[in-house]
Amino acid sequence: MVHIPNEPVPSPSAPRSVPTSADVARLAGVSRATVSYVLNNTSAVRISEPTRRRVHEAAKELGYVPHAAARSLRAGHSRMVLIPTPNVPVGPLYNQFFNELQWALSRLEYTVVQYGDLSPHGDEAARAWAELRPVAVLVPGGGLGPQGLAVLKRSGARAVVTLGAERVEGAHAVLLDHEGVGHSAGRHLLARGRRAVGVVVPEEPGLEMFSKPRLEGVRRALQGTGATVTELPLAYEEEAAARLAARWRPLGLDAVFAYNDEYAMLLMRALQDEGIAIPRETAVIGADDLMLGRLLRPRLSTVHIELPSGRDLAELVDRAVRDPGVAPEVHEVLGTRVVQRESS
Amino acid sequence: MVHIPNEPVPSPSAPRSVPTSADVARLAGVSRATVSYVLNNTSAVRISEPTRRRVHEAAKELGYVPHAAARSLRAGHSRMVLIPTPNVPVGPLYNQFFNELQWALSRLEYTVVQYGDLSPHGDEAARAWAELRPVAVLVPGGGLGPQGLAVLKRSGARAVVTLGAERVEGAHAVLLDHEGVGHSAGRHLLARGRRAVGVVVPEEPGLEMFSKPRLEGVRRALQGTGATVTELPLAYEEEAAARLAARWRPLGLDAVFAYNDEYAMLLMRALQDEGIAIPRETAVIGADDLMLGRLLRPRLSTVHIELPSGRDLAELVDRAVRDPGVAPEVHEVLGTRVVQRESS
DNA sequence: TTGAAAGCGTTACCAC
DNA sequence: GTGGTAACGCTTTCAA
Repeated sequence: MVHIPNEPVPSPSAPRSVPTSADVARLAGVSRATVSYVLNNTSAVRISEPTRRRVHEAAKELGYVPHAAARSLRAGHSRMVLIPTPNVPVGPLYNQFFNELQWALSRLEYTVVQYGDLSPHGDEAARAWAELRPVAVLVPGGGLGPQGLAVLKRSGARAVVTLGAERVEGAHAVLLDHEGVGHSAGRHLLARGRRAVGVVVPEEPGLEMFSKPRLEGVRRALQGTGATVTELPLAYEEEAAARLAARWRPLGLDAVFAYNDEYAMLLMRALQDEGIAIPRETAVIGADDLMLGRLLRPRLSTVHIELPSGRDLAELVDRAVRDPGVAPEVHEVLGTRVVQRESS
Repeated sequence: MVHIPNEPVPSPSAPRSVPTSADVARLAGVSRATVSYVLNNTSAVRISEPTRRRVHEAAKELGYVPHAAARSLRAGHSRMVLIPTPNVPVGPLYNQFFNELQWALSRLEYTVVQYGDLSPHGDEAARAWAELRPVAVLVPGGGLGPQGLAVLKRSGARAVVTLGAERVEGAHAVLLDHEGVGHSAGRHLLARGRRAVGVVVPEEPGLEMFSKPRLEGVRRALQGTGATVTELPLAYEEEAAARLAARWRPLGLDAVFAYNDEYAMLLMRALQDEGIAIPRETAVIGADDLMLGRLLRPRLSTVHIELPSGRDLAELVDRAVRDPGVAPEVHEVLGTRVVQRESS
């Protein structure tokens, strides 16, 4: 017996509900199967030209749009790549990288879902991510543990890529060597003959993940050289920078590595306003190589960070999705390179 | 008769496929319905404590995670808010706004999907968006026509909000008055006694949407005053700025409005390198009120743009979702305000 | 060439 | 209290 769904009688002017393939079939006078064949251009089945036309016309008339969730439910997989929003204030570098990545993934016909994090602990969050049954998950910033990874894999994720300082066994990893950034900066300042190096550490919460390794990198670079490292907490505000600058001379520093270019610009300006000569009295170097660093005078020296291109990462994801059996790749990135300009 | 799905015999060490509520039910020795009741804490039905425990244990043991798509297929609606990625290079202002918005929507338990645009024409793109059956769609940058709106509504979107210069009949709108930004800048320069105003127009493709109205705003402000407007195409590179600066004096301009602060900083630096006194010879004003504008000397004047807070917009979406019948709201935003510093 | 029907994972309704 | 079963919208195998 044909099953008749208890459809509500469509009153003529009621806002009719969203049309399904069954509606199209009805209007075209064919079966749902035929509709599917026609609209998906299934090559295994030949449908007569008049029928095709009728189906297309019916679909157009009703404004039919297939239901992606139903489709992937049936198919057993989706092409969704889930990327949790980092719950820390990210800089322009990350935003640019993310946009590039998203674009590249779109080109490969993935749908990118940026998932707004609320639960800070990755292993709980992973459950929420898994509910969406993404084919791949790209986790920035080390919020994933082995537990979380297991949940994701079990729920069908064919590729999990972490993007951060540490790797998780069993997942692909793009290792961001923040320690190396600090190390480059430290070595550079040392080579320029500096012996008392300040390191700006942002006070904004959530950035410790990046700022601590950068600080440690400087420490390592100066180890055993007799040069000193002084930690300098700084909020991203003009007033805070001015206060730090006001007590600068007593600190006895002859160089400063400022976490990134934005903090570097902020501090350098404050130092100049205080009458401190740069680089003569104090050398300044930032990181991230932002365009704007070139606009100050002296031009800001910086540690350029070689992020993987969005395209490369998208291709890594795609490879992993196509062949989930492949051994997890670990990409050491962040080729760091000092760009010496005039401030150091 | 109980239906027995033809499940593949699970070889002991094979990567077992993703567990479903049926698996949990089997392991716990109860029905799928009971599993659903227990895991969703359905209050209408009371389940014995031992049963609850067995279900929870089975779920944990299997690492069961519910399938969001199946759930929303069944429920007939999702809580997905779809936001297409603008296919133009967006500035830090938009990125910050987007992050805020995303965060606010998450708090209201919406899932934000940033959809990577490929088809430039909104009315076609709308079909792709509609496949995801989002409960709300937030379209930045005027890529939506009446056709597209109709498709979205028909496919069940309960709220459609455009974010741009023009509104679409029937959709909520947050109107960004770029023309007003230019107007403010123009009036300000006029009030400072300037008579020959240059307007920087980025050469980067895709920004015309913003730059043209800003230019027109300046034109309108100066109309009938005898002051002149000169359009100045400029790429976002130091060399381009230097070239423009090199031919500056012959242009005979005594002021320039530079699209936004980034272009303003770039140009101002190039002008200074050319020996042009700012603001004496040429006044400079930007827009967007970026922190970094305060770091140049002279400090950069700017047009501050009052974007709606992410929270406000999230609440607008939520209201519209809860009561789709409500008349579309039109929010005129962009209270523009000139922040005069030292460059004008 | 077309159609009937099974089934994806979930929840709501209605018997037991 | 608990369990069977239909139904969400779609694809696909098998039969006609």
